[in-house]
Amino acid sequence: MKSKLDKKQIAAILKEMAVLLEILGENPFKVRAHENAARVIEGLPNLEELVARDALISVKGIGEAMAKKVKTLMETGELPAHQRLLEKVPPGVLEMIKIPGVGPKKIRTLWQELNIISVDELEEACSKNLLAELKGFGKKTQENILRNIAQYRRFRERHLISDALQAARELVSALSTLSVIERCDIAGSLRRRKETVKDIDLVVSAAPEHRNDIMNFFVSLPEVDSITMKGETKSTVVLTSGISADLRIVSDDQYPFLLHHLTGSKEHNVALRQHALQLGLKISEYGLFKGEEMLPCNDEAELFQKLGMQYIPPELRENMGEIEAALAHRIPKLIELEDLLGIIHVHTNWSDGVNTIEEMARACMERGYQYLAISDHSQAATYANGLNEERIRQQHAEIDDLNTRLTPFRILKSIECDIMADGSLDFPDEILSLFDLVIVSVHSRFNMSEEEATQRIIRAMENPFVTILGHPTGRLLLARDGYPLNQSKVIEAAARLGVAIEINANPHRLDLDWRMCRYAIQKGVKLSINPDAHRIEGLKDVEYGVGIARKGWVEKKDVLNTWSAEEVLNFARNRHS
DNA sequence: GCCGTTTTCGGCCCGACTGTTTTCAGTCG
Repeated sequence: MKSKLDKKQIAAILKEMAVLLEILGENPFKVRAHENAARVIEGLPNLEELVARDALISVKGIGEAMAKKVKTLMETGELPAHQRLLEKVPPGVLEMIKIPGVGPKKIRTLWQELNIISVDELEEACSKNLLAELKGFGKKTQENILRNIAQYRRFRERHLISDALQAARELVSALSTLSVIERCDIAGSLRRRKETVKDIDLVVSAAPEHRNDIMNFFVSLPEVDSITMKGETKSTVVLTSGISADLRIVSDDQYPFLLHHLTGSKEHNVALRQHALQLGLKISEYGLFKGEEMLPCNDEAELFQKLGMQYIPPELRENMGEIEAALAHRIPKLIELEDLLGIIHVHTNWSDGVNTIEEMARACMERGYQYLAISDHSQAATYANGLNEERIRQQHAEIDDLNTRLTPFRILKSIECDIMADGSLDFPDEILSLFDLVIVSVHSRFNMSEEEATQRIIRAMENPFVTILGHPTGRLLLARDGYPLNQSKVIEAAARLGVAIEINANPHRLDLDWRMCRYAIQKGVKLSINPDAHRIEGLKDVEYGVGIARKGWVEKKDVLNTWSAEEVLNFARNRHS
């Protein structure tokens, strides 16, 4: 049975149902059940298979009713319960939930009392001073909504991790100049290394008498554009870059609890608190309590220890099995940036890169890497000045020459070879055999059906000269969805064929997605954390790739470029010898 | 709507800030 909807679409419908139920004033726990199910489904690598064997109900967070709904969605692409909810609420009402400060209760009042059913109407009503008269509303609420609508229109997007992390690090270093601050860290989804983030969360510890000074300092930093709210322990600002930043202050003995709380995820916190309750303990952002008594902890590690658990690295805190694993002391030792011995997938001025081969190689040497695989584009990528056979031979002569001069550093001959529409490759095997390793990627014809695109990629991987599948889904974060693809099937094929899969570390891609990384390593697929750099500065992007890998429970042993150059070469050769 | 080493019924995490209110509801994370 072919599913009519993919898991992302199914999750989106369940999330929408949660919002609709909330607006209609339904049981809040029913709302949460829908939100929870949506999140769980997004993270399942083998949804279709589970549904096919009626085993979805065995997944925690999915009950009888939800399993049935998902099955219906897969089979028919629609859900009567969803349709019924949509019929009860005018179409534009849903969009209003996206305005900060406007929640389901306010939406309901606006809709019932003033017949406001869209963001545009809401804006008009505010400017006509219609909200101020409404019970529970007032002049300030009206002004806030008006301002937030403008902000929503300007910055409706989320932010790339690269932009947010840089902004957050600048704020931390500015705050760190204050001697009254004892500890200061980035928290939130940024600390968990999510692929995109909504805002920046910062945590500070300081004595209560310094709180006001710190808040005043924070909201008047030069990168602050406007102040959303300012209290003694919590403030929110919007930076000139358009990213919002929250700052929270507590005393130092409460710091580990606040840091943990604000790191989230929300779902992780809920689950951890439930676990604490079973032990007769209570967790809040202010401490771990046994009755009235606070159990002090110096850092997060001690908090987990007191809960009888192993330390859970922030990247794993998504309530996707990490709590159970920590209780069983089965948290893996996750890969670290320092584990990478070499850089794979870099472009040079031979195709669409900026720097020369030598410049890229020397930059890698300075950063302590042992090898670099140059992977310029192949001839079909004319827009990127892709290499034909003659230029490949010239480039290889240059690499040979550089290798004699730069030894023991090693430059590997690689190519990012286009996968053609039918799954054939841009070069015949005689040319492919000239390379130390071959990356294959899709750069054209994104409009295929899922079945065609999946077959196209699997066929490409069947070529014995292929070493790595590059950016598997072709997605561009906040800009373009990937082509429709059965990622599970591609991963299973990679496992069978011994092809590695790239975690493209470019912050616009971060593809393979972390949720699928976990499935890939379970199947024994090797991953390669590649910067896809087009200039020297792009080399640092591997940091984001490592974050994504860690989110996918990836260990050093799972990653190709933690190996020596010789081991990588053997991996490539083993496929065609 | 989900869940269960006390439970198949009766719970479901916790607190700050804002604005509209004289004690709290709504929103957010």
